[in-house]
Amino acid sequence: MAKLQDGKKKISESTIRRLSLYYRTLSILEKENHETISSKELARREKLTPAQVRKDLSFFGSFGTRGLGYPVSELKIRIARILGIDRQWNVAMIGVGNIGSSLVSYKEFQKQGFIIKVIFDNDQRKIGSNHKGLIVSDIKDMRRLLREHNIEMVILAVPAIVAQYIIDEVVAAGIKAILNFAPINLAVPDDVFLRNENMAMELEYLSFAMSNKYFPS
Amino acid sequence: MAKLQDGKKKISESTIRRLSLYYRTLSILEKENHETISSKELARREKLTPAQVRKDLSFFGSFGTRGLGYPVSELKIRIARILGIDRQWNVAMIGVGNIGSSLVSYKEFQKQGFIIKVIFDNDQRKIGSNHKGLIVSDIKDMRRLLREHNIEMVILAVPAIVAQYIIDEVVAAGIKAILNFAPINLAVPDDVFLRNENMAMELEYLSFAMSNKYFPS
DNA sequence: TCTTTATTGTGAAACAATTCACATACTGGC
DNA sequence: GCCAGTATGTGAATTGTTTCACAATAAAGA
Repeated sequence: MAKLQDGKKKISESTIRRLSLYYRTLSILEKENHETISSKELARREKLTPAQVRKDLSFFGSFGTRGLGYPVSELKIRIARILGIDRQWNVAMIGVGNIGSSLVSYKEFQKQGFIIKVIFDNDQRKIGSNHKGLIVSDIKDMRRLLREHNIEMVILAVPAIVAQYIIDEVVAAGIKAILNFAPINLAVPDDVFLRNENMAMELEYLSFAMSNKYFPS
Repeated sequence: MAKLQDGKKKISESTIRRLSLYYRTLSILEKENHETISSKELARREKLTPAQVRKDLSFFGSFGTRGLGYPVSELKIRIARILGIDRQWNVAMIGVGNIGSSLVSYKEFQKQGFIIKVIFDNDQRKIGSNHKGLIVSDIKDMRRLLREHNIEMVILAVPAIVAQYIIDEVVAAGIKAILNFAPINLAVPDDVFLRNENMAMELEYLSFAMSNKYFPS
């Protein structure tokens, strides 16, 4: 009995992050030919509680069978639909330095349906070069090319110093979803979704945990 | 009036993540020669509330001056001490594929005191090659080299299929802090800190937000 | 020195997330 | 068809986090 089908109820960020985890595990279970999975077993794999798993899923509907568990393949499809990854997303990469060029080759993005269609840089030595079958375009042509390739998401992997300038251009081009790797707080309008990926932060968390003058969770 | 100096009170993960953000912003403020900063202004920059900032800091002590704010440089030092980044950490990189080799060149790690001292791979073609001044070592020598270089943290950037095998070796070598980039749930003993960096997850969050059949926060 | 202004530090209140606990209901064996 | 076993779905209870609101106090100017 779905609580609400599309009442625009607020779903917490943690729930969404866990759905991503469930999705990945369901993909593995599917490959291993599991037909069903219980909340108990799924929880064990993610180091969560069974109640947490059931509650997360119950926000979106009632996918399981009492006495049996959840059907693996179907649940995977349902979660994909919830996350919006039951389709392909055209993505542009901006910046072909260390991080940018490694992400262009990162298979995981493609596997989840995030297809990098164009890559940009402002360095004349890089423009025209080939990265995994894609030619680096001049960032000056960005606005036109984003439109021509129907880009809906942008990954920003440029130096912090130019990031605000470039994100302004990206926003001006009408992009509403941006994943930023530059270690800086960027300003965007309210209707643009911006997520920051901060890899040093995870090392800092480990550092804190190891130093444990204060007790980590 | 510090609530407790070292009573091993549990600090939430969110608080630690925000401390990382404060630290980065304080570094910028310091370069811009700001002497003090108020909770209000710091909150504005991080898109948080002033009360949140004050509460986060109050868990660790009383660093500000009423009527004036927090001293930028001193607060930065205090947060560094809390996070355990008031020192250098010797880090090993395992796996020199796309992600691994780009992270070896990633300056942000070094800036925060995470110094990559050794890099490993199992691919004979890569072993012996030079990455940013470091020679790729054979993963067979890992146990000895981790000890010789006094490594305390490991970054795992290997294919998912071998990740559990390798992390078992890393744990056996006595490492207690691991940052994993493989998209898989790894098992480690309770006394080992493991963090997962999952870049596809952030794109999935954006995808969810854009699809907004259910309303994001 | 006194007054005004600014801003911290922190209990208490409000809000949010997680876990509990159990009625409900499906499966499979006999 | 019935019973035993199992596991979901979900209100209620609990626990955790954020925000409020204000006393405390430092600074700066008169």
